[in-house]
Amino acid sequence: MKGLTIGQVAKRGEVNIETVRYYERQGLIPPPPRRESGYRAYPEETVNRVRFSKRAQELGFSLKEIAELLSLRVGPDTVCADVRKRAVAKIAEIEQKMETLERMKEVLAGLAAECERRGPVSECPILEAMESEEDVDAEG
Amino acid sequence: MKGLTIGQVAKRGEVNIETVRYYERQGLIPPPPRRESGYRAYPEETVNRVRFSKRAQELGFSLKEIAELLSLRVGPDTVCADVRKRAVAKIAEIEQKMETLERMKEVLAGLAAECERRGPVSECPILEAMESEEDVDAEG
DNA sequence: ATAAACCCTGTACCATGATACAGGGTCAAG
DNA sequence: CTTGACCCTGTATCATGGTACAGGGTTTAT
Repeated sequence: MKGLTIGQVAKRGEVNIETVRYYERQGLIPPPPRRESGYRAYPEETVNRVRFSKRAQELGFSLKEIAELLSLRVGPDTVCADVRKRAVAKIAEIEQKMETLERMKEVLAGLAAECERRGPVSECPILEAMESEEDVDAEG
Repeated sequence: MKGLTIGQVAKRGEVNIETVRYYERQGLIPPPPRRESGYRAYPEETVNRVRFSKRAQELGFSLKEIAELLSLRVGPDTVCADVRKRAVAKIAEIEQKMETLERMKEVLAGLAAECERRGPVSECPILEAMESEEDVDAEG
């Protein structure tokens, strides 16, 4: 067979068929070649694009951002310096996200542990712990 | 003054006034006490709830999940063991997210660095690098 | 005591990310 | 050579997370 059908891509990527077509429209996956019949014939790679997209989405990236990530490479229209710039910007964003996640994790771990020992009854433990670690610049 | 107005909360939380009311409807912030006039009078804490909500959202948590995080505590209706269980589950989710972010970050860093040196022209560097590090269980 | 700025409820509308048909053609097995 | 599973395009619908009034009352500074 010369390529995967949309159904196979959907199944392996664990998304709906309609979602695959939707991703194509949104530029997340390139329009695949067609068979005589008009059926899409996808390369294996497409499955990974779909999976990557799903993961990235769970990390709060929009489809537009994901499309950009997937197309981030040096090519005829994109010069190296530009790619580098965008990569570096994304790295900063990612680090920001990771820091916040790290704090959330610590807070949750503390909550679970503390609970074990004595059972805290703070109004909102998560918030109190998160606040204490961040620079609260609340000016009136 | 006995509490913040909705406008003050919105401004400090860097969201729209309508969003504050929306968050209230969605259970992210508790219905505040009212003044004689019916005006909402928020405690300072609300601003932090709003900010936390915004951050968590950027990490891919839904408003529903955020509401749960914010209410994660031992209380009259919630027993310690349950809180612990939920906290532990969230921690696992968070770790998963962090791992994916870490991989994305490494890939982007590699891309930026490589680009500096020789200019790679792989079709989709991000994907290729991400795939090589993950267990691709693609069965037909 | 009056105008600007603000808040109330309620409902309508918007963008994003899908998901669901309708109406019709294609493929694969018996 | 038909029947069920699959694919096509196009359009409608949905859930989530807001945003925007309309119509009306409140606060505050002058």
